[in-house]
Amino acid sequence: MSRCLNYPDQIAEHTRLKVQDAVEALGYSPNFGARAMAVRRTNTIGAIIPTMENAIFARGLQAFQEELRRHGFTMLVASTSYRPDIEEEQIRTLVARGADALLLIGHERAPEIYDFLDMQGVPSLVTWAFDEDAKRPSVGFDYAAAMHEMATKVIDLGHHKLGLISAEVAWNDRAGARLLGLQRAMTSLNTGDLQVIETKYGIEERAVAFDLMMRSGPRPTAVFCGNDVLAMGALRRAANWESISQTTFRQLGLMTLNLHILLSQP
Amino acid sequence: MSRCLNYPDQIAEHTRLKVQDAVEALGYSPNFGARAMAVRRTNTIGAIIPTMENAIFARGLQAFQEELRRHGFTMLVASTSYRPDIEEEQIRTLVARGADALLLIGHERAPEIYDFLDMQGVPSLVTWAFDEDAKRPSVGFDYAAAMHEMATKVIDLGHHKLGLISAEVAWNDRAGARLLGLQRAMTSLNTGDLQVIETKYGIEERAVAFDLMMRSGPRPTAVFCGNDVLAMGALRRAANWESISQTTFRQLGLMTLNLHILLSQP
DNA sequence: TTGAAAGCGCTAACAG
DNA sequence: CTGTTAGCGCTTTCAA
Repeated sequence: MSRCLNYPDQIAEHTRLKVQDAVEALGYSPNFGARAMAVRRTNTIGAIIPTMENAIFARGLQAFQEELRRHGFTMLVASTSYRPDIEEEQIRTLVARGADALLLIGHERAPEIYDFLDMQGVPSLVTWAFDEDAKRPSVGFDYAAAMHEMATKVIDLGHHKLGLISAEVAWNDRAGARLLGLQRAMTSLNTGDLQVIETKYGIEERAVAFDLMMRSGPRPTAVFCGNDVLAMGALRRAANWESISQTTFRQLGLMTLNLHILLSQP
Repeated sequence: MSRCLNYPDQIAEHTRLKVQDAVEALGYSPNFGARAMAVRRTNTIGAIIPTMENAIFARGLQAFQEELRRHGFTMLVASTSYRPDIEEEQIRTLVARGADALLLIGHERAPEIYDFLDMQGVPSLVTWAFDEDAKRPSVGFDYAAAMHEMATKVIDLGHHKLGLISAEVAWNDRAGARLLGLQRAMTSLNTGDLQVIETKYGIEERAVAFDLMMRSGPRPTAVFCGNDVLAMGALRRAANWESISQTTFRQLGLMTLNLHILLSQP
């Protein structure tokens, strides 16, 4: 029977048909776990992302999945809500489930986790982050450079009081790199006034972040947001602040892919 | 060893420690497949959605997953790109992987699939759709009623030339119900002019749909969109049509949760 | 409290 | 080409 399903060409016509009939009649479905155990391989790649609520991850996974499918692989997803402890748990879970390899977001995690993966012989690919020097392969962007370039441009426009609404930086090298790029630009251009607000991803937290920034300390004339999700949260809240020009705002409403928000004249 | 990990209290202290040490030293990780095979149960629920690109599904799954986790269950996700054949494949895959139950989107699928699930003894829950009469449990909304109510309101505002940008209706009971609700409202209010455009979910297709609607036939004064993703696509394109008032448009830009787009005065 | 062994569903190797 | 069997890693009896 096993041969019949896996190497149908090595089987005599009539035997194959007999088996096929039985399969249909019995509603047979192969048991993946048993197969995996026998061949010691699952053709499965595990992917662990912070959250599916950020479309950037959801879309990335969708594409990854389709590509894997094309090559006969299956993707297993898990999400961590940006919590390192949950991530570790998910990694262990996926390895236990026999993932042949793992897709991970960002480089930053406890070394024991990498040791664990090494012992288990499970290869991993880091994405949404790139580091030449890392021991593992990675593919991603240079967030620090991107942020540096953007900040330079904004500062050149005359903005000196800047704000950054960022995801929590701890264990998030993307957020860290963006902050770094911004700080570097400010240093090299001798601009000193930066207000950083770290926020969680909840609806409420995101909304509050913008108000907080506008209310506390010297009000920035330009606010950067670490990503689209944060930007949308800030945008919605910005609508309540009359100092923000309608035109600018309307344009921004369309630029959902934009990473920064300009507020008023410097 | 098995006992040690599963019923540690039935084990003598020193034996347990010995095992624990070995676990650490060897970097042991339990094999999920083997366990599942032995206990004939995976504590895993499979979830199959059309696409993760629609945030409504992604967010729903995120919540579902967190709740499952809380109860010691794991979620396995798969997506179908709205293709019935892929959905069937994914269902079989998840069943093969030993999913204890399945979460499915919408009721509409080939009866053989339900037969298959019955034979395998895999229970399923249908969501994003509700049907009292269905043999399976389901939880969802009454799209037809919602669309009916909305359409009635819009028609009352004086709009008679209506448009609907919809996902492909085949095998998608949500899209079907929305169309039905719209048609019913029009019938009962004696309004006859409806132009329907079905579109795929690709970026390009979505953008084209709106232009197509504006160019062909009697131009509608109100366009409904089946969901947020379609609405955003239409909105972006609508920006190019000058007949659309800026004010309306700006408001709409903010109402990303809105299901319909009003265009011009009726 | 521990050791031993059967068996979960499958594949691969070997013999016929 | 087909039948048979060992063994994948685990749990669960059953004995000791």
